[in-house]
Amino acid sequence: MVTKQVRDELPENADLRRADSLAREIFSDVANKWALLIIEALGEGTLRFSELRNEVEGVSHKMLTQNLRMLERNGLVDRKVHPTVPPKVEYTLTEPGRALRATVDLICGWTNQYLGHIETARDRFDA
Amino acid sequence: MVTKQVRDELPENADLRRADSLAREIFSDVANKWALLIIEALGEGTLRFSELRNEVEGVSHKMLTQNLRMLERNGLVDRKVHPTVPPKVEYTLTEPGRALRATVDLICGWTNQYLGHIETARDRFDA
DNA sequence: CTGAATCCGCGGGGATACTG
DNA sequence: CAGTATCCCCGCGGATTCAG
Repeated sequence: MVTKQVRDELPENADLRRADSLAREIFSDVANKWALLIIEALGEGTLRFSELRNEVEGVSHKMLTQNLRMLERNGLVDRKVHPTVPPKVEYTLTEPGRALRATVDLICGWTNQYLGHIETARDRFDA
Repeated sequence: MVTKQVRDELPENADLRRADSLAREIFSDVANKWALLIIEALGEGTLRFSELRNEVEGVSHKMLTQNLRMLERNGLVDRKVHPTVPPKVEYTLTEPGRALRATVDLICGWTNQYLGHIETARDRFDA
């Protein structure tokens, strides 16, 4: 991911720009609340759709499927359908997914670490 | 941050629930595209409003101010106003902000590392 | 230059119903 | 149970304007 766009206009860097725009796309996919919460919820284990729905507080049916599709498309989660009745679908993080989860864990850790800090900052600001 | 809500109804855990809901709030604030891109753009340095606007590709005037206010409120960025004319405002990451940035760096690293992986996963899925 | 405020369109996202 | 489709509304977010 490149944040500065100094060398944007050079045609010989077309492939670089392509990779960069792809990176931005992936970043936009991944840097959203529900995606990260789902990844965090999956953890090391395997969860069914309905279990995820319970685990990820406040997520709607629609948002859950939507984000699961997206994560599956990007190869971050593995979707395993058991051809039973009633159907049973299990979701598991792939290797890239687990790698990302490690960083999500860090964000969660960060959140807890600075909870108090942030709360007082808010109080100060709101005054 | 607690992902499971097993012990939600016990009244003696009111403070835990409060901290948890606060954590979720912070997580929702922080886990969004623009906030993370702004944090990443600020890096170790100091940038003016207009510089940030250039640095963070595609961000609108409104989104930038909005997210900067939010980050300032949570104590992640420091806002320094120079009483000159025309006005000059500089934004810098605070210590908590820099700590978070470290994890954002990891996400960026992750993105680049799995770029190819993800691209092929997409191709496979779209077929 | 920075930023608040207003207007407004479009799409995110909830609720619901229906298939397999 | 899991997933898709439809409806529909609210609010995100862009464009623009005005102020300091």
